[in-house]
Amino acid sequence: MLKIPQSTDWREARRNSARRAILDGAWDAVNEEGLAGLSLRGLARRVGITAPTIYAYFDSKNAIYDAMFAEAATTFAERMAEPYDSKDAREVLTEGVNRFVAFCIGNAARYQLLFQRTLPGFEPSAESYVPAVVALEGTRGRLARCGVTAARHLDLFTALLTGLVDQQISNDPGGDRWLLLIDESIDMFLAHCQPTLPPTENHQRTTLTRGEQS
Amino acid sequence: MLKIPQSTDWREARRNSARRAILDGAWDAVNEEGLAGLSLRGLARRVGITAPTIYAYFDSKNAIYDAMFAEAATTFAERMAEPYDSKDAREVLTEGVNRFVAFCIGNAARYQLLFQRTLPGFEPSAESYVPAVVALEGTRGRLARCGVTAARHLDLFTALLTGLVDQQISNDPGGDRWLLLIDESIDMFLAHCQPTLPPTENHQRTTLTRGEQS
DNA sequence: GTCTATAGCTGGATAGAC
DNA sequence: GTCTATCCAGCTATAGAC
Repeated sequence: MLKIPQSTDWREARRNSARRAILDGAWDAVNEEGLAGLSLRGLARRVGITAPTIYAYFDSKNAIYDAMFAEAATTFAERMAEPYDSKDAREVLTEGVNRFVAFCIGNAARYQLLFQRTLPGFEPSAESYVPAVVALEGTRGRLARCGVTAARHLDLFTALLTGLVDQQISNDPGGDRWLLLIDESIDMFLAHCQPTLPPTENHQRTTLTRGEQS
Repeated sequence: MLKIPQSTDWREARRNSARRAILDGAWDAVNEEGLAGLSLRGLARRVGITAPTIYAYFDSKNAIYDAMFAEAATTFAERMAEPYDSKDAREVLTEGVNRFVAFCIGNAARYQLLFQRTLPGFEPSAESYVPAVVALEGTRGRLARCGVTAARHLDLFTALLTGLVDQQISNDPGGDRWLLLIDESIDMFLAHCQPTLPPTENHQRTTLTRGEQS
């Protein structure tokens, strides 16, 4: 009964479990000591092993960073791709923004690693970057459903969201000073990008018929 | 004829000149190797002295960072406070934004040091921080002249600008992809924050009586 | 796979001659 | 003030016993 592949699975499971523990420790470490402050000795101590053992699971320190980057990008893409509660284009857009912001402020070091390239000497591998591109495509789609299709408006949107997140993390960590501006920011953005929407009842308003706050 | 104070001036001039050279080298270093990558040995080599000599001018590595922070904040405040070409409130606001963005993208490491607190274990001294607060007050004043006085709108404005700068630096360094969105961003922002401006000629329009583009 | 031991290097900071 | 010499701590990474 297929003993060898089973044994292989055990080994791989154990191996993945150990990698998992190291990565978890790495996330804890960078959140406590800063992204650039990660050290293999400290990481090993945190996980309960010795530094050389880490090399049984990762080729180098940058390999750990790359694994963290890939994990962050994948998690980000998955979370953004989960089913949305509403079918209304604007509500979906808002939900996406809230997910993005929650993802970013939930882990400042992860945000720094994924979106601000600030690590000296580290570049993520190309494959690690793919999920982030996929997620951006999702944002493009949600904007398009709101009638916003210009490429520069996608750029403007990302800048707006990034700015809110950045100010929140930098100047009010743990608070909500800029988080409270999210809805208003979306109002402002859509009012600008879809200015000629509903003078007559014609197109594009399939799902925009309730609420209408203000 | 006051020989002693003159001599003192000489000494101080020489001393300041040496400090200046070290700081210039430090700026070059962080722009080439990253803000966190500054090392005293490399800095000394760059300046043409030895590492211990640096301690004749700065107490520690963090003292260098603090001097850089203070210099950045002062330069920023000075540049924002220079006379503005126009007297039109909106044009002044735009000019301020352009100065801010130019200041930020002109030196990415300086932007990182001044506006994103990402250096592990470094906190700027309180006095170093004063000029940045003064500059923010200037922004508040320029916004007020455009009729935007709500505190949360100042926060929204800073988030918008920070986002543009951040995206530009992170995703298109040396380019202008997000810089081209500045004017449109201001349009969007003002359209949102001063929506009920001129239905009747009544209040709040003290300095807003020419131009009126759109 | 995990350990001890250690190589090899670089970092910040200090001592003391000149 | 500037140097040489040095201390001490930290780092990544490797060698080799078990």
